[in-house]
Amino acid sequence: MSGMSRRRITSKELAKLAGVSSATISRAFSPDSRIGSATRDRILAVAREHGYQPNAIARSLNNQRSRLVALVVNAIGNPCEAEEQQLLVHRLQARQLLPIILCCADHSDRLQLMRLASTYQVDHVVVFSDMVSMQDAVDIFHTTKPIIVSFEPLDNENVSSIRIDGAEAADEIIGKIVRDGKKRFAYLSGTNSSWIDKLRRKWFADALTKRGLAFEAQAFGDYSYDSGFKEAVLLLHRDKVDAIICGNDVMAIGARDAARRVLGKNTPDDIAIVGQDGIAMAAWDCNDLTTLSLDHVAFIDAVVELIERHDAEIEGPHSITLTCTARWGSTA
Amino acid sequence: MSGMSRRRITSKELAKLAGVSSATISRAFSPDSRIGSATRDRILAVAREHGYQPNAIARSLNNQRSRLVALVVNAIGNPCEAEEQQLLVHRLQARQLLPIILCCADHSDRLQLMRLASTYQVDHVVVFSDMVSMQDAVDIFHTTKPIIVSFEPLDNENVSSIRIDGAEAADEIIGKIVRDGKKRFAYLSGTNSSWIDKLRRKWFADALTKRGLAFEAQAFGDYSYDSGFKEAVLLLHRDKVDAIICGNDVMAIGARDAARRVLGKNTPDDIAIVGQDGIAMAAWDCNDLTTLSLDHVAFIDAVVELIERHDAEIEGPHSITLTCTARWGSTA
DNA sequence: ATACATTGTGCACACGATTACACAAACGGT
DNA sequence: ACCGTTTGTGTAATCGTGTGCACAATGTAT
Repeated sequence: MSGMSRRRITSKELAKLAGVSSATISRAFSPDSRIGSATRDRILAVAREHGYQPNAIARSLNNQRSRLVALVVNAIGNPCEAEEQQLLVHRLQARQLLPIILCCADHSDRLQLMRLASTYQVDHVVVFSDMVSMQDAVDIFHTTKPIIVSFEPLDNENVSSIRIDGAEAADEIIGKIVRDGKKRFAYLSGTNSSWIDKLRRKWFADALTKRGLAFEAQAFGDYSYDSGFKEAVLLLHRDKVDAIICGNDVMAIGARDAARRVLGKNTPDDIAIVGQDGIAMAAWDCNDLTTLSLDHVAFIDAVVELIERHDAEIEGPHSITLTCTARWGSTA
Repeated sequence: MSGMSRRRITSKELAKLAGVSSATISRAFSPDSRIGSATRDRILAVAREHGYQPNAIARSLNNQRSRLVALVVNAIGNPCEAEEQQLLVHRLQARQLLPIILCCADHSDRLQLMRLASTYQVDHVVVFSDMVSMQDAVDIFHTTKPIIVSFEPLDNENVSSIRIDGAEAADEIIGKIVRDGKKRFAYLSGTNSSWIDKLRRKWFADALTKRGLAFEAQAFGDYSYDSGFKEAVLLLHRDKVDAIICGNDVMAIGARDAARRVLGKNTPDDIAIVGQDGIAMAAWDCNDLTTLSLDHVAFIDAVVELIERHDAEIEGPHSITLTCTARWGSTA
């Protein structure tokens, strides 16, 4: 019965059963290799009968290719990242690549976690998290020559990056808010100070400068709803701002709730709130967020393209630039 | 410089550099093995200098233990699952286990995906998805004798399961809604018909029966906000129900939005809406959902306990039962 | 001083596949 | 009939570690 858990059968054992050598077994499972079609069919039949599948660990050792991909992320629980992760996992699976998730926000020593993954000879590394520096990632993974895809550009032959440009869309959004009469702006960061956070803040800061304004206050959260809620209370109460630009959509929802619940202020009349990322949840009827949106499909397309270039052994690092767009809701 | 991508150094090469045999290198990295402490220190120093780390793929092949864990999930983008996934990934990482995510909702042939993962000799398999049958999972993974943890119990020596009991909490919730005067109930499933979906529906159906009532209508979504929204419109408009029990919290939020936006009906006065799972987002101020809640920490504690029992080679399948609680919000 | 237990290290094989090379058989062209 | 090419298969080495066994060196007890 299928309930019994027999030991996994090996290629050599199957060879004996099929009356061939183990080399022939291997060839039966390699699409284009010299083998008689009758032999192959017979082997595949016997293999199916005995539940044989080639051992991917042994194959990886020989091949020097594991078909594993390390995904370095902040968290999987946060919808602002999960949407992209989901798309990428989908695309990887379609290519028979298996993703290993490294969750930074959880792990006290992120470098140790990356070192662990690097011992598994991952073929590629995709860094979504802004909690690890690219230099650290390169130092740890450089030995396996994987591609490293991320926001933060780094001058290294193994690092390809995806640049995003939201300057124009940020300008558009700030323009609208200023026209609506808002005067005191705050920026609510998602991290203490990462490269991508600084970049995004600069888009909005430049748009303000252009209009003779500047951020009156700045706060730091952790990309979570709770931190958005908590910091927004402070910004609204202590700093009396009337517009908050948030580091992601989830914090923006938290800030909106804080304004409504704690201060009794509503968007967009009393206060303007802007998110970033443009996740599906931001468009839900109950949220209807104004947000600096990135096309997630295009983003993952770019990631996959970089991975494929690397697979095809096209030399050198590459960079792809994507532009954000303003997505209008009722919060600004 | 660290920018250069040298080939990864092997144990034999390091042995030559340190003037020992490769066996001694291996021993230097195995915590309790007979080796002179002076030798070990010297080797570790040379290893650090040359960036050597033992190859986990080769080690797995030799050990017959990969330290990989397959996580079979519906989706990672859906907050209703992501919260538990996040917790589990955290706990696995703390044990130096690496999770491989298999995303069912994405993949057309889920069985093929599981077969692929099984070739990587994963040590454990955790099935969260209700889109694959346990029997299929067992048939595919039985050769590696991993534990399979999931809701759906199965009489198999390799399958341990976590049973959840929400009957009492469902009764409590239905009681409240009936007292509030609601009369026409609908159940909005998350899948066409999975084991766990049927179980959950039964909790509520029993509570209704006890009060001389029954579900007037049933609809099927896909655990997403959009499907919750769409199906709720139908249920409210066509079937004139005034209470909807949803298969998860995200669909409940969608249903609540549909009621408010399309029908102009508000919770809890015009209509009662109940979610399931009890994710953090359900408690956000903008949602404030009444939901049949499962303690996620306790749930993952149970999963980890089952995994540890299996690691310790304690024989036979195990089962742990958890009870759900009612979490009250303003939607019912 | 002798017998014996302990410690540290090397040798060689195993883990399960892939693949360069060798070789026999079959085949086609002149 | 002969030579060259193609096809199919087996042999053996390889990928990088872990570990049982052997053996030398050191320590301990009588």
